[in-house]
Amino acid sequence: MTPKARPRSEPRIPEDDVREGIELLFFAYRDFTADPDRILAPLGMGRAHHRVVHFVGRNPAITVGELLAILKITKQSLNRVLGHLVREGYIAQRPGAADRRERRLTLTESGQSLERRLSEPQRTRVAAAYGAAGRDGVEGFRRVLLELVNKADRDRLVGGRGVTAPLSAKARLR
Amino acid sequence: MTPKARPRSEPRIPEDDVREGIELLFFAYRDFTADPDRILAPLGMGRAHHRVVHFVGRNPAITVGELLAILKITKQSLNRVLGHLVREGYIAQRPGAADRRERRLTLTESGQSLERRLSEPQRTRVAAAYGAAGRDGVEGFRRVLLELVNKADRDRLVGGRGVTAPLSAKARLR
DNA sequence: GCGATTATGTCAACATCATTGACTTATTTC
DNA sequence: GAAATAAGTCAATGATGTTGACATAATCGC
Repeated sequence: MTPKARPRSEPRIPEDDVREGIELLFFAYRDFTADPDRILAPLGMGRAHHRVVHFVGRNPAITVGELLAILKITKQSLNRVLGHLVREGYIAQRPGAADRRERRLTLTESGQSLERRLSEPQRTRVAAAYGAAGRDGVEGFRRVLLELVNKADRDRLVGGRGVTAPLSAKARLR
Repeated sequence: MTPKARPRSEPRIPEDDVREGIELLFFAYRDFTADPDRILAPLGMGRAHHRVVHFVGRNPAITVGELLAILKITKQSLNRVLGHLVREGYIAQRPGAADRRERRLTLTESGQSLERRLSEPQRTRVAAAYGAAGRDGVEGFRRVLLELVNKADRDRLVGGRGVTAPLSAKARLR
């Protein structure tokens, strides 16, 4: 019932400002994903493939289960694209050293090259935006986005350089 | 060939920082859309319906063509969800006053109420993030996101209070 | 006024990405 | 050795998007 207390120093945020933020997110995401989508299409792949390639690239030797937790999709859905990527030679599977039930995933050479091709327009775009916004702007961007993410994954993101990198090492220790 | 010139004052952005931004965007968007998705599902609707409801709500009397330009989908795809929303009484259509070929779209009462239900969790989330990031943080967030959006729509966004609002009035005058 | 253009809608076929539910196999854990 | 876990698979279904072709009504240009 009682609305959340709010320190006097932080004025209430006007609804229109919040709605603007919502749209900003929509448009940015729409345009941000459009470039890689165009690269993927002629290869008979889509956004789902991109996500898998990206997260395997950033988390070498990630397990299928960890990937599922990141993507928040079902394993049937993941397996369609993952199977495709494995068959086409972009991703290699190897049984885990400690637990041989696991199939640890890694990008092959051609997977790495695909990853770079896909992320290139995104890196360009983000780099330009970061440059235009300046150091403080980027800090604000990171802070807001991080708060938008559910707590569970927030920890991963702040973890360290590799962003999701700490996950593969730590997740199973909890 | 020649890499873009970059003022000495703005150091080159490390690739890992850029990649972190990419992931931030992925996770934020994933969690940001999850709440409304959960509300929509039992109503037999999805994200596409949400987008239509949102943009019609923010741009009363928008035309179908303008909506298509914002969403960047085909009219066949739009018509499936739009038809659904009209049949269910969430959106009303009225011929344009000046041009009777147009079917101007408006939220009905129940459409407005649906819009509020859907945006409520998003508003809460964004308001919390804005609060946590502070005034400067929000400014940075806006600047970066705006730069990520393609130029074409950037103008709309900065336009004014209604974000996309200026569009319906101005777009056709160019 | 008449032909061209524009705004919108519709039929049909198909691709992608997601879901639920049930079941299998291999391996590890207790 | 039984139970739990990691991964994969078969099958059906739904939401969202696409291309292509065509239809209707209203407006525009001359």
